[in-house]
Amino acid sequence: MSVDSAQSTTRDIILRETAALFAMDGYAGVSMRDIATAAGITPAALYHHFRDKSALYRATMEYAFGSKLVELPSIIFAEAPIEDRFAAFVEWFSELVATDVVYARLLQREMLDGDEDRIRYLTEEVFREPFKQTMAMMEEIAPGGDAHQLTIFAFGMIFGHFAFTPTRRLQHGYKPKHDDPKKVAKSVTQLLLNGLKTFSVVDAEAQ
Amino acid sequence: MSVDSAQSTTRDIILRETAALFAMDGYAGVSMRDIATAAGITPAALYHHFRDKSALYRATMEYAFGSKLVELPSIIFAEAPIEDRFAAFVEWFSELVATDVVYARLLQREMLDGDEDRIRYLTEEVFREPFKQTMAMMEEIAPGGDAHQLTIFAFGMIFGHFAFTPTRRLQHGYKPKHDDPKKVAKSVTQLLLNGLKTFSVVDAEAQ
DNA sequence: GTCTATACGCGGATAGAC
DNA sequence: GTCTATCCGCGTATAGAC
Repeated sequence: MSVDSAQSTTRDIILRETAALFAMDGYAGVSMRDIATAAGITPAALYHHFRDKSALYRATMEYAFGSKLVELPSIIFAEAPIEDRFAAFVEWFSELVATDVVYARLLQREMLDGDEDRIRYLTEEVFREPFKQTMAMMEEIAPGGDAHQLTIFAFGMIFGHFAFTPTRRLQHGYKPKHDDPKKVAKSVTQLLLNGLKTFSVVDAEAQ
Repeated sequence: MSVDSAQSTTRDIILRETAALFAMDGYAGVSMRDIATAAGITPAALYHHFRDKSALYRATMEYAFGSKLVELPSIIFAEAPIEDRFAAFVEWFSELVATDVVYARLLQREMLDGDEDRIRYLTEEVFREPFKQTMAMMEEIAPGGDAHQLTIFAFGMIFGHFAFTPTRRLQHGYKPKHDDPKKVAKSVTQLLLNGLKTFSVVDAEAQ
């Protein structure tokens, strides 16, 4: 079960290359021939390791998303003031999305193209616990607020910022520091923390 | 130059169908045969209207993105308190992203797959003015703050919320109201407005 | 402006040798 | 476990008739 990304069995090489290819060009944009070439084997050999293209895709998702989020609980449940833990959470996710381009792109693609099965896998096997943990932190910051929605807002704002990167960079007022995850995280933290403080029970009743 | 979407020349039918298809399955996931079938003609006839597939794609982008954002200035520069104008802005964009699935998905896809030319087109021809207008509003709310970044945060948060829709719906704490753009807009407005109030010049110096 | 017919390479996938 | 050889349908695109 342990996925050691430093391994180099043929299967691991295939999955590593495939993750990068699917992230760049999407499922329909990558052929089995492309994958075989990248992995240094022939297309026929691919079928020894995976039943067909869709099975390979599925395996690639599990490879790419598996155990990326293990550090989160230690950040969220650290012994520190809630403000510091929130700041660390925002920085951690900003860093992840900005640095691991393959991860970020595959996530975006799954939100667009994932069928029911794959979305359920992502939701239940990958995001279930991290989401719960983040919700708990949100409940601490804004007691009685809509923790689910606030969690989505936090992840969504960071994700959205980096999703807009291509057009952002050509837009008026752009500065290189907008690409620095640490600096972006600082702004996001300030904005959300200030906003969240006045957010608790009030809206639960208003809506 | 006027794009009346109620028109029904063959060209318009093609573009309308193509926008929906590309939004659902992406460039590589849609064939000229698919498009021809959807438009009720043969593949050969497509080539009478468009040089090749990539020209058709480009035309589809211009068709789908053109003049969708014309209402924005009247919202942003209305005669009303800044808080109300901001609320109206958030509601407008939430409504757009939640309602016009084709628009939202094509935007996401362009951020992933757009080449330099298409990103430049989107940035300069479609988003340039709306972005400027929104920046002006942000400057009013948080004078001396980083208006570019705050603009991205606002758009990004709303965009991110709806981009996460597939997984959001299966996550603990989900309620149907999270899909209602008006209600989501209310929460976003409250969160951002409270956060932005304490945001102005301070961070311009801190960073 | 749309059709039928067709070219031809690329797509996923398999058989069977080594 | 990987190869060569091959199948065949689908991909984009064009020629030329109506």
